[in-house]
Amino acid sequence: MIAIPATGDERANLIGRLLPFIAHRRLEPGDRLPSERELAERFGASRGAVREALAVLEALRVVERRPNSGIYLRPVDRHGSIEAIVLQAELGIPLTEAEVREVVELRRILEMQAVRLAAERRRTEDVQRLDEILARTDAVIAAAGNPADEDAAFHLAMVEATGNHVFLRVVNAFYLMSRNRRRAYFADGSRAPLSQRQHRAMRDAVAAGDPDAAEVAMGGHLRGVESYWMELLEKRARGD
Amino acid sequence: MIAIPATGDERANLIGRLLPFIAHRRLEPGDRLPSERELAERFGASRGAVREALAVLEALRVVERRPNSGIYLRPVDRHGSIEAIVLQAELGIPLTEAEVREVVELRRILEMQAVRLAAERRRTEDVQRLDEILARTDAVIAAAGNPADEDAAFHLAMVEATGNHVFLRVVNAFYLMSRNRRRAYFADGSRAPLSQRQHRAMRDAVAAGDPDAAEVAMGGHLRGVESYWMELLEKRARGD
DNA sequence: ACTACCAATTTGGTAAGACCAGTTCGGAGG
DNA sequence: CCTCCGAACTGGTCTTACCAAATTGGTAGT
Repeated sequence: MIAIPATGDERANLIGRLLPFIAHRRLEPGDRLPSERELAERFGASRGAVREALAVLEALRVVERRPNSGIYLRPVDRHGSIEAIVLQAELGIPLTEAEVREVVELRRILEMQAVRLAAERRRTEDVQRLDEILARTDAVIAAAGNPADEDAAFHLAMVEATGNHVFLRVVNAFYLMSRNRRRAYFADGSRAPLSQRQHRAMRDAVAAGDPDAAEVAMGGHLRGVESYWMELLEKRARGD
Repeated sequence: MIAIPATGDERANLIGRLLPFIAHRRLEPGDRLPSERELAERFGASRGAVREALAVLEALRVVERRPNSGIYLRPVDRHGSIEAIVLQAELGIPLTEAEVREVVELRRILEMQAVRLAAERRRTEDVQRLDEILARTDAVIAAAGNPADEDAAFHLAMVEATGNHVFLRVVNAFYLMSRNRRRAYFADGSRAPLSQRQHRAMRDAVAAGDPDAAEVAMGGHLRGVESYWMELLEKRARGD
């Protein structure tokens, strides 16, 4: 039995150690993981802690626990939960290149449709909220701060204006899983003003009740962000 | 202390009892839940079992656990995870009317865009998979079976043809949370043949690489299903 | 009356040990 | 070679215990 020692902070999050463990062993869907007792011993944790982590992984459809049999890996591509990606991002595990491409693409699709609905349904308080966030963002930019959170707030407020709370939940997941990347994006202070101008154009189109203009504005805005990430991925692929 | 007894199967799933408990007490976001020890006593379970359930609810952003302080309810509309709805559905907790409307609307939006991408990118094996599922569905219909799972498989195969695995994860969540409703829908055997004809039209449009025709076909197909659910909700509202 | 401080209580986090009821699997017996 | 049975293993659960940090309440000092 080779024990896997915990190095400092790692002790805190068993899931953050279990996921790489699974990936490192190249387990295929259907394969059985070591038993709870063995995992506990291997990670230097109690069975209770292991069970807690496994309960989360089961809820996120990464794993299946069969009573009196074992813990089995599920086919993640086909059945994995979107929240599993959120959890990974929060644990600091970087997304693969394919995942970044797919996340960025789907986010654009979702938000282009969201902004259409928003333009059709927005109420006065929705536009007010957008204006408040825009003003707050101006303040952050003026103070040379990082407006990543305000950026997220604006986009989420746009989705909220659709009146569809389920829509909001889905898009929120995407903003949670890309928080670190967005902070890095806005670390270059020159990007915020352009983003802010595009946000204002979207706000105006939505306030005017013009779905087509709103969709075009959102599409252009997100395609700009998208191309930035694609270039970054290519740089990384070249080994920069 | 009023103990909440477990009735039969309920003992098995603590989450399924915790969620109604939270809802019944009309807790507002930010409110503190009883301590782990009190919850354990109240539900007649051990602290370990309670902690396992709370770990899942925390991962699904329903709850926040602050060390040495307490367990707090999070604003679910704004931050709740989409998987929390999936979990509720699996536990047999029915969606609210608003949730059904929103889920149905968002599913249509997602799939109309998915089928566009599928028509642009489909590979030969994607069309083959669609054909296999259509044939399997024919067999089920001929045997007077319930083709709800084949229906889901077809729609998910459509999303898979986009090549975007994250897209597949998101749409899969919607099919997981509506499985029971779809089974009820197809319980009336007269619905399956029409659905199958529409599926074939979508398959042909995708195979032909025609995004517009595919989107129209999917839109019409899902709008038909949608109107069925809306009528059912109105019936329920009238007290049938 | 107000403030600063300290100690007891409460909280979530973790560990260790035990028992149960099914599953699994290998060896004994045919 | 097949069948059957029992021992070992596995997840599910409960109990007990201890820790460290946060909270709380009262007390002593101003």
